[in-house]
Amino acid sequence: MRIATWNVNSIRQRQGHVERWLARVQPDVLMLQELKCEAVQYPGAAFEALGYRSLVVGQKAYNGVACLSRLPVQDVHTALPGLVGPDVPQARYVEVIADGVTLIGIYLPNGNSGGDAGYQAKLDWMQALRARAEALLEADADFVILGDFNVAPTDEDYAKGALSPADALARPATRAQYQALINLGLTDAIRALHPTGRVYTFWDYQAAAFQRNQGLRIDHALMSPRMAERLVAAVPDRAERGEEQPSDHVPVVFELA
DNA sequence: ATGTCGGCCTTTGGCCGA
Repeated sequence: MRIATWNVNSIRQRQGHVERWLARVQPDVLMLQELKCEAVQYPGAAFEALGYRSLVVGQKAYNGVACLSRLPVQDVHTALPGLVGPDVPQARYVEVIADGVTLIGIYLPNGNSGGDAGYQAKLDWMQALRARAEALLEADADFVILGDFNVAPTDEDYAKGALSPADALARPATRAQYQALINLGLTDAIRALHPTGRVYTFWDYQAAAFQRNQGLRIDHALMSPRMAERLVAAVPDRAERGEEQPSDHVPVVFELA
């Protein structure tokens, strides 16, 4: 099974990139983030022509996630169970079962806007995600949570100067929540196969960040124990950042035996 | 050196979010 995640920073701007990438890489399932449009504006027919059905959770201007699959999917959720409060309508979560595996695509709140309340909403979201993971573990489900976590888990996960230590992507409370997810028994797929070193998935558009490799590792896959045993590859597709008019994130591909 | 994008409205430029 080949699964992938990609924050495309507007699907309308990146439709051609996604079409070319699907044809080349042919994942079974691709989770997209930051569609930045409502479902009615989503170019689903173009992806269907390539063999991919889309499950779209859209929102005007902001957020928006989709699950593209060439496998049949069932038991769909389009919101994070258990989340309450003003952010519930935000389009940040899609969950399906494909080939017996629960696949969860997320666009976790950035947390740098909206002041203290905005940051707290990020932590609350992470808490609700952990509760969902606990419920799936309790049910002995096989699952993978993948997407744009907006978390740089350690100091090795961003280039010097690419983030302020006070940034919501790297604050101690953010990292503690991420570690609490790991501590449930989940495996950070990239670090399982690449335990040290610079493995980035995002480079800012500003200040020639890609050319200087001033990147971040913020797009992740967390795998339940049996899925982690099947893991054979976890690779950010850096070449995509060098394309014309790229997203600021690259696709990340995970291979399961 | 607050330097780039994308989307939206306040709409041909400014604002927010990232």
